[in-house]
Amino acid sequence: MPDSKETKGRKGDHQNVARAAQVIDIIAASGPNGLRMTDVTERSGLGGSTVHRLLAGLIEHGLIDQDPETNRYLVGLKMVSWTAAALSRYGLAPYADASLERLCAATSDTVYLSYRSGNDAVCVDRREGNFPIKTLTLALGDHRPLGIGAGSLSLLAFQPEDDRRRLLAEDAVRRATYGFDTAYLEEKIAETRERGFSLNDGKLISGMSGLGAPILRRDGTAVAALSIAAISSRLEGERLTELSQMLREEAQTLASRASDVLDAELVKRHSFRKVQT
Amino acid sequence: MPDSKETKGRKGDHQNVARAAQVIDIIAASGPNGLRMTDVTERSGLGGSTVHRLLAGLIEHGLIDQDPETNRYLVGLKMVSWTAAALSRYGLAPYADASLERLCAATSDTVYLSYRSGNDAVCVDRREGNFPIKTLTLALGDHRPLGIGAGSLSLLAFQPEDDRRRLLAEDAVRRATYGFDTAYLEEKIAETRERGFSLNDGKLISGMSGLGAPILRRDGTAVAALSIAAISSRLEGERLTELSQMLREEAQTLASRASDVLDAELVKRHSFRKVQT
DNA sequence: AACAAAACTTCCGTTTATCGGAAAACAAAG
DNA sequence: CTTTGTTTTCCGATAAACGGAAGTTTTGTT
Repeated sequence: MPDSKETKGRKGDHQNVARAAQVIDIIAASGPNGLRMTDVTERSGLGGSTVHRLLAGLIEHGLIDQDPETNRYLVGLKMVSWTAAALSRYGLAPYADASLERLCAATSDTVYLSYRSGNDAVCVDRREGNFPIKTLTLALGDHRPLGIGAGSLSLLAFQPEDDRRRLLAEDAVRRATYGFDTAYLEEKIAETRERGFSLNDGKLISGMSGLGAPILRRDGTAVAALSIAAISSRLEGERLTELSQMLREEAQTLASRASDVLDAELVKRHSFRKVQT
Repeated sequence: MPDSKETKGRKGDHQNVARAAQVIDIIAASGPNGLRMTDVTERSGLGGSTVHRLLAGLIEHGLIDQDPETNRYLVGLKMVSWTAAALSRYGLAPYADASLERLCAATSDTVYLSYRSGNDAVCVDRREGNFPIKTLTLALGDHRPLGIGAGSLSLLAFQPEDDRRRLLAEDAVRRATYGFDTAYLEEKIAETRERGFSLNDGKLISGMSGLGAPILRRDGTAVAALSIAAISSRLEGERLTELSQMLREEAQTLASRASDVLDAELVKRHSFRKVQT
């Protein structure tokens, strides 16, 4: 039998988690009606009995569900509670909702909350304003390389310098697919650091602009970002000034509300002198 | 999970997924600052090197993240995109947001969206109104036995009869911990089916009431529910009539918008016998 | 700043859970 | 009722996970 060498990155590394994740990814990538076992089998390239055993295990632990009507497999709702745990990091969760709501109401545009995860910014929440032209560039769970998009850029700009340098070097190729070269990005980073917020004016999607502000820890690193997206004509002149101001304030409010958790990790590091109030 | 026997030496028992899920559960159950490897080791009862290998695999595939500052483990943000996929089931996702928003704005109380998952109702979204007394009984990902709580009750009431009977028998013990005996619940189910919406008046948490309406497929089974929670004095008399009406309409609107997907699975089944309202 | 203790990572022989082919059970179409 | 396709079970061979112990790094304390 021919060896399927496509998924063979390294040898002997954690086949179990790899396969489970692969199967879930396959199911997640399918539409809202789920997949039959055969579909999973052929898309994964795994043996029939392996897939069967794997699916049984995944179901038993709630990672995937099986529709009782059709016997098709769907991503399990246990992911929802795990996601709730994932979002509770930094302690932002209890306050983020209110911040997004306020910004959304005040601007009528679409507002986003993103977290940094590795080399990416991930969209973890979104609120649509009621301005008739919607700019839904990011969906829940979407991720982009750091630096691409307003929120993502404000995250990158406020990483520690060595980290920033490493990221700039590492991800050049991925960023290129979005039409961002490193020199341009460096310029934008400097601008963002100086102003305290990021502005992305139509470079990514023409006609659409974005505004982003970082959620900072006390040591100045960003762990998350708030951002606003709108058609470019709504992010110019006086309105731009006004909104960027509002956005920055909201980001600071959010950061200070969560500051206990935000800094809890840092406090115990002796490299950090704590400024108690 | 129903596995009570934890000792090693069990045969052929999907150990891989079991352990991965166990580790993620442990991390999810910890606070916003995550856990060190040792914490995971002692809480899981697994060997040190096993946990190490497992964590490495989980990280590689994004199921958990490691805070670069503290090296502590957190639930990974990949869960967010998997959750997005989980919520896309039934095709409700694109419209649910707007429905919740409308209800929330109109009532000023807290509104919830729940899905059925196995024998439980799971809270998958929530919107807080601006009435000063908040009733946040359910958080994202929380689950309750079917029948407990307004949304959950409306889900149960609109399951196929055989299923309902089975659920009533199976979960009696779990429901008892909430103070619901089966006879009472049967009465409430009948009431709910008759009215088309469920009312939970202070039985679960005294002083708090809830109102729930099912999202129905064309065959009459509920796959999800919208619900409103408020202090009891806000769900009485004329306002109760008004809100229940609004809630039912919104649930119907939502169902009809998603109907293509909602019924896609059923269409291909020739066993489409019960077309009732 | 130096030391001790705790935590993390790697190594490697042993064990055992996983693999996948084949065939039985099951379901869907013709 | 037959045919075709899908799901489930079985089983021996083997690759992958296990875990004790040794080595390395981090963390907390004097």
